Amino acid sequence: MSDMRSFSSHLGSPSSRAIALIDGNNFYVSCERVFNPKLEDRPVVVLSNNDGCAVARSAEAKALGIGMGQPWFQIQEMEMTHGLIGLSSNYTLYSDMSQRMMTILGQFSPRQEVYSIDECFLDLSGMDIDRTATAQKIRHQVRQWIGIPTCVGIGASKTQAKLANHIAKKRSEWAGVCDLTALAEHQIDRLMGSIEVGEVWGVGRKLNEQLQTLGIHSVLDLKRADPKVISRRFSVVLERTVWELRGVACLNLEDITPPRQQIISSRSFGKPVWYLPDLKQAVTAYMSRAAEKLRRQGSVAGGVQVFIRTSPFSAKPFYGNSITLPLITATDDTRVLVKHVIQGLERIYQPGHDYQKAGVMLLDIRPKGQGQITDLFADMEQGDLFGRPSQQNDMERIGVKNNADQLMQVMDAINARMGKHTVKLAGEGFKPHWAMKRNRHSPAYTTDIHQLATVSAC
DNA sequence: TCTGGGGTCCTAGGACCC
DNA sequence: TCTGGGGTCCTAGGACCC
Repeated sequence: MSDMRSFSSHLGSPSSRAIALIDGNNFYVSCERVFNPKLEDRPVVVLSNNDGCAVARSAEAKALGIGMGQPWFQIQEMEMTHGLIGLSSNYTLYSDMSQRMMTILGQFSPRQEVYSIDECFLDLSGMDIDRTATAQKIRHQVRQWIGIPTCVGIGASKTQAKLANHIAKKRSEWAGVCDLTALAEHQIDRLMGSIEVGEVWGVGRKLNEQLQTLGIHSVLDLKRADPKVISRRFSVVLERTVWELRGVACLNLEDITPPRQQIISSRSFGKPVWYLPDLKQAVTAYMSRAAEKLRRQGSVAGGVQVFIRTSPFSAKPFYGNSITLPLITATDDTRVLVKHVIQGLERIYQPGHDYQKAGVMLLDIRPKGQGQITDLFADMEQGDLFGRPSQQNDMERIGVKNNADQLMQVMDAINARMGKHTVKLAGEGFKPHWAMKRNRHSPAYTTDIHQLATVSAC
């Protein structure tokens, strides 16, 4: 397993590969700035749900010492003292901007892996181009067409590309592009020697600590470590990282997104919830969202999980619990999924706690209509809204095969066309008092005709 | 008062089997 | 006193990522 050929033999010679990683700088902040130029040159943070903590920071905000994930209440005073601006996150806007950015980037290579909302890999192998110049062209085009600043890192492997991107971002002398494939080995080594090992993709806090005790401090130290030793002491994952740093590509570019293996929907509440019916509403709403995602990828779930917990920061005793429920028949029917998580909720709910968060999870996900087992009681299971067995459904009496599928399709279609939550289960409730806090929200500039960006005269 | 959400992969350990 | 060995499957939990 630790023989490098087992990782790379099918990938061609290392030197021929060139992978680019492009990512948007301070992506969420940059998206906001596109539509609100007044945010330019000012310290700006975008906050997590419930306006909890900073998940994106402008360069100016970073310069103020604001950390990633820092709670808003700790930095809010900088609004007055330093002109800090805190914005609620606007994911509808960011994902729309993301799609536009990915479309532009995808035109630079036939092989693209969209890795996250703000970054993607492009395979530039074998292309007869000046890679550094191409990277600058990419940056220019994204900036000009949608207004987002980016950086580009290029390397012989994904891990190298990530590292190169880090260099491009942190060191201004590279002008936003760092192409390791244009450098000689000793130049690469010198760069790697100047970067802490904790910056490597795949080395988190824990691994960093353990590597330090082994005397591995810089990226170069890790690159030069014995892969066999690394594999034995840590894992094959970190061993792959060593090979990747050496320019031996072990990780493939995954240009087709595999369907999700699990789907989570969870939220912290705007204020504590202790009343079971409120929790039921929340769980119903979360499951509706999860089930929509499930259907969108054409899958069914064979199990569900529900969890609730109190705040870990509260002085009161902590209570958290979860329960996993297998389904007799895998399904994508929101009503069936909701029924199960509600039953689970009733089993783990304990009165007397201030709940701060709840969530649901879809498990054992598989393609719909493939090897699906139906059981003796499936008809009962898939019954209509009132729990009547489906033999009695009106739709079936007039010859429509599957009532549930039709209903879900219609719901999804209406919500896609008329806007989210146009049709929903009554169990989700209306205007729940525990809903998220989003007091600093920007408009849906690009996705709602009523909130189009307008040019103001001032 | 106020601390995010959604994923993946790997490993260890238990259950079970022969 | 002395109590096999190895394989598979599953799950929980840890570590990582953005």
